[in-house]
Amino acid sequence: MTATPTFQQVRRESTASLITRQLREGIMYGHLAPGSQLSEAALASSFGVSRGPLREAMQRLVQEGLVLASPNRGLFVKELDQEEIRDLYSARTVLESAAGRLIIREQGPVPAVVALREAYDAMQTAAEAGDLTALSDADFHFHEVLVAGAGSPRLRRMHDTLMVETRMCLTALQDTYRDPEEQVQEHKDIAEAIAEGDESRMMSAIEEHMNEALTRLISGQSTPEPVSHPAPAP
Amino acid sequence: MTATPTFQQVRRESTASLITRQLREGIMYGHLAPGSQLSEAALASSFGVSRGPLREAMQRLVQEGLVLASPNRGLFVKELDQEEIRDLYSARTVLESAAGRLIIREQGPVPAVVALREAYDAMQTAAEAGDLTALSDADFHFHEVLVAGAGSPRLRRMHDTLMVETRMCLTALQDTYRDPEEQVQEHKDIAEAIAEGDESRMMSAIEEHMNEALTRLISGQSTPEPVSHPAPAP
DNA sequence: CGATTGCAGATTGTCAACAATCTTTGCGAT
DNA sequence: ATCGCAAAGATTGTTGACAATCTGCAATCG
Repeated sequence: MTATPTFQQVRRESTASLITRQLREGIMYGHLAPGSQLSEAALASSFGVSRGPLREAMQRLVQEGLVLASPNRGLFVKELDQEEIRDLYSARTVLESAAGRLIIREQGPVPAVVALREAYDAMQTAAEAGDLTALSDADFHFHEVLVAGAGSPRLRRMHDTLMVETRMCLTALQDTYRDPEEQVQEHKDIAEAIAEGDESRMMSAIEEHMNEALTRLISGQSTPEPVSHPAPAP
Repeated sequence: MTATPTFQQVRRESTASLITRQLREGIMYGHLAPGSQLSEAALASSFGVSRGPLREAMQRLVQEGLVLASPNRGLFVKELDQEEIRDLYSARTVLESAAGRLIIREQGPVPAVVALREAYDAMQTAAEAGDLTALSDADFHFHEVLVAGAGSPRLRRMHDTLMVETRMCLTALQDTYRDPEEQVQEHKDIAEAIAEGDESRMMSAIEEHMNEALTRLISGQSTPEPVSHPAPAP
């Protein structure tokens, strides 16, 4: 008898969900520019589906806050101004330090710390190879692992949304160069503070890390309203 | 020249958004029972619209986590088991204590504390009048005010979702009676700790409050899988 | 000459019918 | 009696067409 290998279950996902993911990535990586209008007809035909499923996908993105709906006028990719970026990083600080605290207090740091060390090791490897894309991906992965380690589905869910916006930010505002070693070190600090169970050190490490990133982002782009596009009505 | 009087703006909201809100309330207050299947045709006709807009509304609720979509099988109201309720209160603790900290650190406590005192005064009034429904509403209002006071749109958004789930919980699991005065006092403690800028006292007050509520919820219902109602909405 | 109004063109909002899939029910064989 | 199988019924998924609304342009009037 043949042992059943792992099969991917058929049609596990709705069309709307599939389209949502693709659109989300398009927004994350700037293929759909912030402020730009999303034409239902054009997108539907480019996905090879009709407008029904596409509109369903759009509603998901609206609920997620990535897309703004202006009734009878259209759908627009959310723009992030300075104030919103500040809020984004503030919210990330809240969630990630809470995750760290939960790891220390509830989960017992051991399994999470193993994963976190793997994560910053991957960053180190990418940094040494000079691969900035891989470094950025590993950076994102670190933060995902951090929150995942807390074992809270709700925290994770909320954080995922914030990370999409973060990626969107970095894509739109072209993250300026920064010393890779320093970048890796900041993550090491966070992970090792958790390993030692030192809450206050962890929190200051995270706050510092976020402030560092935030400062670079908002200094790089001085305009309050980033890019001007045919904006939706207020 | 005639000064234009204030007009209410016309049709500012999409149909999907309108339906979403009504469905959300139906779920919150148990008119749509946890675990029950949501028939598109039945709901659409009861809203007086076709299945298109209704499906769009459903996708929003799916994204929000209130409704589970099983492809080709149907949509089901999310059930909360004990583990999820624990996670819900854990996430609320994270967000609300973070909100308190932001109030103390960033906002300056004064305006928020005024609102918080008004909120628990309303609870006091309801408690003295013996109006348990008003007390519960005022209780929810207090927590909303707390998070709103932090001035973070993202925190507020995330918290709103959690509060919908909280209400859903209380509705489904019939919150057992508890001494109203004690309930008011716990909120007073939180507000006054913020007024004094005492972070650690605030955090322990919130944690205590959440543990109190959580303990009552999961002790009241011992079954791991809570209620499974057979019928959809009347 | 400038502001306003009416008119295309395009886009979104809605619907009802059709196709695909799942669940249930009943029959027959082992 | 239980299991397997197949058809029927019901529900979800998708589509194309139609109606309502908005935007931009041009003609008109003061």
